[in-house]
Amino acid sequence: MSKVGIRDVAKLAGVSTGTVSRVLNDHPSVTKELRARVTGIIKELGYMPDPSARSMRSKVSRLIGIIIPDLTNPFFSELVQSVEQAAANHGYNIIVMTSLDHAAKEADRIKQLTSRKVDGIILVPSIDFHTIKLPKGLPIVVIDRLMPGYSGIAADHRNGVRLGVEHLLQLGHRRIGFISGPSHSVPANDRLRGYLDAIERTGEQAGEQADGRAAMAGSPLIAEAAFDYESGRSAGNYLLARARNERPTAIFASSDQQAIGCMRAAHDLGIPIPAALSVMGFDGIPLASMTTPRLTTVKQPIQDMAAAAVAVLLNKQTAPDLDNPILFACEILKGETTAPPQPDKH
Amino acid sequence: MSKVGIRDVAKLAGVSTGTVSRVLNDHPSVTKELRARVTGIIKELGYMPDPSARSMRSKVSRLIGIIIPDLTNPFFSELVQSVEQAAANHGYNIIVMTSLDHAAKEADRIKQLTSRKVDGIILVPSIDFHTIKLPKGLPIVVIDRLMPGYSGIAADHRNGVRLGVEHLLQLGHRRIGFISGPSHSVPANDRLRGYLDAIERTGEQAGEQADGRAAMAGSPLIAEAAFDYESGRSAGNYLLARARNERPTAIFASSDQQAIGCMRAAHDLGIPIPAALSVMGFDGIPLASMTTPRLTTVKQPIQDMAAAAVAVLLNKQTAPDLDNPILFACEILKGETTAPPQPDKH
DNA sequence: TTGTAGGCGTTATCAC
DNA sequence: GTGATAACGCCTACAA
Repeated sequence: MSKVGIRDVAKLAGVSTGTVSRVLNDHPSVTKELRARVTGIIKELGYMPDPSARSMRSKVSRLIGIIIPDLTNPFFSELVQSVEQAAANHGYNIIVMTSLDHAAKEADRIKQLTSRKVDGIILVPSIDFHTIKLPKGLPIVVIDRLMPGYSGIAADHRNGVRLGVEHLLQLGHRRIGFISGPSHSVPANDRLRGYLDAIERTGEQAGEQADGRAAMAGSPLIAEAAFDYESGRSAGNYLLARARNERPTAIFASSDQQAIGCMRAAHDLGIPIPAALSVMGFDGIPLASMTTPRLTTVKQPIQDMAAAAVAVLLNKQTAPDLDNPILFACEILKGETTAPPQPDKH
Repeated sequence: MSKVGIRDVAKLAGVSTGTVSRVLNDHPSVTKELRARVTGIIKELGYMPDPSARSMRSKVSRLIGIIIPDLTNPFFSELVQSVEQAAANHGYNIIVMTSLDHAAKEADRIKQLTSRKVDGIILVPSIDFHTIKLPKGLPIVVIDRLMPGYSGIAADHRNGVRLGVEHLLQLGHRRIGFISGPSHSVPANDRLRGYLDAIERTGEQAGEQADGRAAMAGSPLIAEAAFDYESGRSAGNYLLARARNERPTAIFASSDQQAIGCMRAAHDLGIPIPAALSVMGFDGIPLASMTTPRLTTVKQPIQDMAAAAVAVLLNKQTAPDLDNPILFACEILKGETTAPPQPDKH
């Protein structure tokens, strides 16, 4: 009953196992009628090829592995979900693993996936990732946290942040604080650069070089923090704990979670948002629209990135150059946390 | 280099492939010394057994499938992460799939997992799940949304909610609103029952039968809603849009997301929390501690549930009776959204 | 175009 | 306790 194999199909269809196999694999050299008859029998018998046997012989598992630091992070969970959908569209399934940002664990997971003979790996490297040895032939695409030397896909953090900061500038803000990510994080640095881009550009235009220089010199307008909520909160406290006319009138955070933490800090300090302080985040996680007031943020096109990653792995799309990652444009998701600044009171 | 197989190990160790295999599988009948020598060679050669070949021969894939409705839901993403860890502890990997609460998709995913020869399936059934045919021998454990007829693992929603509502009662609340989940959802009904348990019990004790009866008769203190944020918000609006002395002084929501939506509704109505309204949620997702003020909630022991589910699948633990699911106790996570009620002004 | 047969890397069943 | 050897279920030259 449950033991229906390729030979049963062959026997019942009056053909050889070879023909059945060729039908299974869409080999072109099979008659229309034969193909029809065989597929009929297959359905009739409810035959399903054994993936293990198949994989062993053909070296194709129709499995792709994805390793992320932490599934609890909404950005990554949305990424995984998107990858699952994209993979399913191609008849692939995914093995999910979490590294918890632990390099050793990550290396181990990669080994496991390798020996599982997955057809490809999508990797969000852990913070202290250094390098991996992969059997050549196993495609790997690094996503979000780019690493030189690996095919990469990511949002265009730099331009995304620049866009966001420019939005604040256009509203009239001039003292714009920035909550940066960990300095050893690639995306964090890209985002910081985007901030500096915007500030400097404005400075040049307006002749107010001071702002740009101050920012670059590590002025008190920049606070480094981890990407999480609590870090955002204390960074917010740091940026806001000063006289009103020195305090930023707007803060751009490198992640939505930071931004939400920052909102809490402002709230605790009795600073109303957006009346006395504009706040923007980055990522566009669902959570961003659940805050009070709704967070204005820069959204990464996660689904597109996931689809691209899968396509690259399956050779449906040419892999990006090792040193030229595919970058996806971000867009501003307008919420209620941004408004023109209040004039300083002298 | 990359083609090191069991025969290479055997040759180099001066033993037969059979012995190597036995070492690999911790078969008791192998000398200590031999085992040591072989494991040494294995490490030296960096040999990793081919899971496909292994699975083909032994009918064990060391793979377990998990199907959830939506990975974007923080409860499920934490569940998946916990399952992944638990599985890894047993040398297992997981294939993750999302059904998007779509029964057809779900059925298809189950078929895929079956043909993948996973060693077990952990399933959170979709809302409109009806039944599945599984080749016997494939263990399946239903988690969270219990179904009669399947081995089940879940939090004790009913008692958990009762505990939470009792907390509100102890604070002095008497008009306690309840945001229920979808009426066709099993956990939703369990939670509702827990609410009724608490209300009725108090009514009996205090002789105020009215409360209990009112609640049971579908009084305006109960609002049905989906589990998400927006639904919680409109349910909150519904419950709060009435004269102050008729309005609930506390609201227990069936999910944290609902509770957060409800907080937003209260905020929009100018009702301060917890001064004029206490709010409690259910689930204990990380998000609950990120709100302002921090949400008081009832936490499900997700990790324990995940570990149990894996243990059951792997026969490390006896499966629960088909009609007696394993229930895990919940505990209250105290935040800042609950306080004694203000006295009514007459 | 279709049939035949060998072998993929392990595990399990025998003997020894 | 250990070694030889036959499957496991399928794909793929190669032959017809």
